[in-house]
Amino acid sequence: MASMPTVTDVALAAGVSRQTVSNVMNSPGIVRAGTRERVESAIAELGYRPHASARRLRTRRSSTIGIRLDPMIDGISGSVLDRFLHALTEQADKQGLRVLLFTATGPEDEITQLQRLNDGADVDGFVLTSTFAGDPRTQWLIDNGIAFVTFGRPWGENDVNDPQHLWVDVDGAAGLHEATRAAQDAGARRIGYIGWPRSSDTGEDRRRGWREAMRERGDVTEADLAALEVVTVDGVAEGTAAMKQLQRAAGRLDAVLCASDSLALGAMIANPGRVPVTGYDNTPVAAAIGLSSVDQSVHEVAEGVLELLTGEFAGHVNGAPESVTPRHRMVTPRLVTRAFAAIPMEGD
Amino acid sequence: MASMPTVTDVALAAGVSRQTVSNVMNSPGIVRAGTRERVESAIAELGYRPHASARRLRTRRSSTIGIRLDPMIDGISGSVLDRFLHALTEQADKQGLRVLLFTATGPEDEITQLQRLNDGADVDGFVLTSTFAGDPRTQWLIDNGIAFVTFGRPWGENDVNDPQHLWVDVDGAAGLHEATRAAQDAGARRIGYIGWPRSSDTGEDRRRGWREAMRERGDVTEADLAALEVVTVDGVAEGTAAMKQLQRAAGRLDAVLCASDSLALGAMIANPGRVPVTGYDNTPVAAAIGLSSVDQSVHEVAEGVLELLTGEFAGHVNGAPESVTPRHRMVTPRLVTRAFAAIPMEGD
DNA sequence: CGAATTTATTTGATCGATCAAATATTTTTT
DNA sequence: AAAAAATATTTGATCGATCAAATAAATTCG
Repeated sequence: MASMPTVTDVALAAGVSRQTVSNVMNSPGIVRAGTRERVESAIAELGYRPHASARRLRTRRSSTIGIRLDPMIDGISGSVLDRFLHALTEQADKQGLRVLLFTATGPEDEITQLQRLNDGADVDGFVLTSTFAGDPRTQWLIDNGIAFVTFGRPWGENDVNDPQHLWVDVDGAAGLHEATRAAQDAGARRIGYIGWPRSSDTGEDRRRGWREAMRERGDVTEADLAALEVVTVDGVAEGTAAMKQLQRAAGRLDAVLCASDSLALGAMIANPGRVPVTGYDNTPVAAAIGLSSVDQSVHEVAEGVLELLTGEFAGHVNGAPESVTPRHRMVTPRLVTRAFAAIPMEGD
Repeated sequence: MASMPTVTDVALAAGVSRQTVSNVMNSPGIVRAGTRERVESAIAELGYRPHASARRLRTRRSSTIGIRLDPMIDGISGSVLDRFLHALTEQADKQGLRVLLFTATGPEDEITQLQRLNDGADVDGFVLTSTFAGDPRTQWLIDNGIAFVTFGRPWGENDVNDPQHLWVDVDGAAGLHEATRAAQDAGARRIGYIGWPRSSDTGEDRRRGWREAMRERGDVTEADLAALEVVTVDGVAEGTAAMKQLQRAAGRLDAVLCASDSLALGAMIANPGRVPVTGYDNTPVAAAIGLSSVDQSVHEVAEGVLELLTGEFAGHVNGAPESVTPRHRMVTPRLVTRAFAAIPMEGD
């Protein structure tokens, strides 16, 4: 194939100027209908495709968003970020945006990467995941005026309402509230909770949902609530241990909610009494085992992230007032209810 | 911050010409040491970063590889491609390459996307996954002289040795051969196999490994071999059904190998006799349940893919002889042995 | 030592698109 | 119908880097 045609080739073929061809592609509204059609058929005829890099050089825009791929978390829930990535790519595609991956060895290195991608005009903005309190990346991005949206709310005291920090998050409390309600509606009263250490903000959020739903129903005492809760780090074996502990401490158990599918899977293993267990993240494992689980609706998150991000792009270009768009979005997860397809049990 | 410095700024600061700055970055060998150092410190001083799009426009190279993200397979084994993606991104990063994602609704649409990305100089080449016999994408890429490497060998008759088709694949037969041997070495003689329909090339490959290892040991008859095999489509429930069928048909069973972790998980559920089950893909589920599994070593695959691909880039540039580099690479998977952490059993 | 080579460095042109400003065309107004 | 305003289209410059060819400097050679 001879080299790709350029705007000039198209202009020649259509009997107009380069700029008119450019206008047909970027602001069709200002080109007269007849001219536009002529140009459009020339484009089709020649099979013209704009050269992305040339356009970027001139416009200083890349139509690409960068996202860091974590150095492979080999856990069951690692797939949530992967699912988010899928959803993000699909949504981005619909808007003509591309997704560029990068990796980093740590926070400082990541900032280096962010800088490289931004300075090289490789990306227009970033999507950050796995944010944490006092995350240096967000501050750096804000300081440098680079567009970004985080999947995960900022956990610092006043950061949640920081107008410079756009974020989308899943309302874990609502998810556990719903799961608790579902169990209660099914007749359960003593509903246990296997959660993460108090240092985890995400964990606290989910725990709160359970506690509030339990309190609202008002049929368990504070002491009961304390006995119905076990704290552990994430993991399948940890879930099994926690389940045993819970059974000892709580006496009768009508249902158990867990902060993750890993814990839930572990809990199922030490569950001869067939107590209904609910996990969190709706991972493939939950689907395979037939475990109820709270689904984070990554599609909605991806949609929100892109809306905020493209809004930010627009703002940067037109200098539109900042107050027009909401600065964040909270997505409500939904409970996926499953009947046990199989109940794993501890050996012997 | 004032706008980014350019080569000209650096040149001015270092008291040299633009081109010399460019040379320091791209062919340091031809710049005298003293000059080079002067330029390097000017670069550091000004915090200069090359503008990727400008470079691409001129060089017609993007240092970016494209890969399609499948529209979310919600199965347990979908994660293999995700793990490969992680590995690929990490490896690519080491070589200064970026990974660009895209999606497509089907083969024709994917070809459109490939064309768009290629014509727009967005990518230098592609990595294809999930190839199948008579895949239109590979032919199109070959016809258009676009660099690509597939993860997965071409399954057509003569395609495997097609010098235009670079590929990396995992030797599924070797993986099952090893798994079979491991079971035999542990004393098992009647080793069942739950596989996929014969129409699956990948499935046939794995099945062959099992059959050959069984035949080599020579302690089961052909009739036994037939009785020890069950064919089914992939899935957890399907695995459970297949396991039951196998137990009925085979009589005594010392071990069971499966074509996937999904099947293996299913088999475990209908496994009151605690027969050792081995899966394939070493997914997080296998790790969580404590299931032996054949690991595809995505890192090695990613490494091989990039070596072939960058070799291809070089070939395209220098017109180097094609015979220098091997045209494909077969990666040998390794068996990950685990003791059952938990044995799922069918409810009642 | 001066000519012939080799090695370093610089200059002008270019990649393909869009911006900004100038010119041409059409429409509206008086 | 001429002047003013609005709309279309074109032209020249530019984004930032690298290529190709020209020049300058250092090295080797006779």
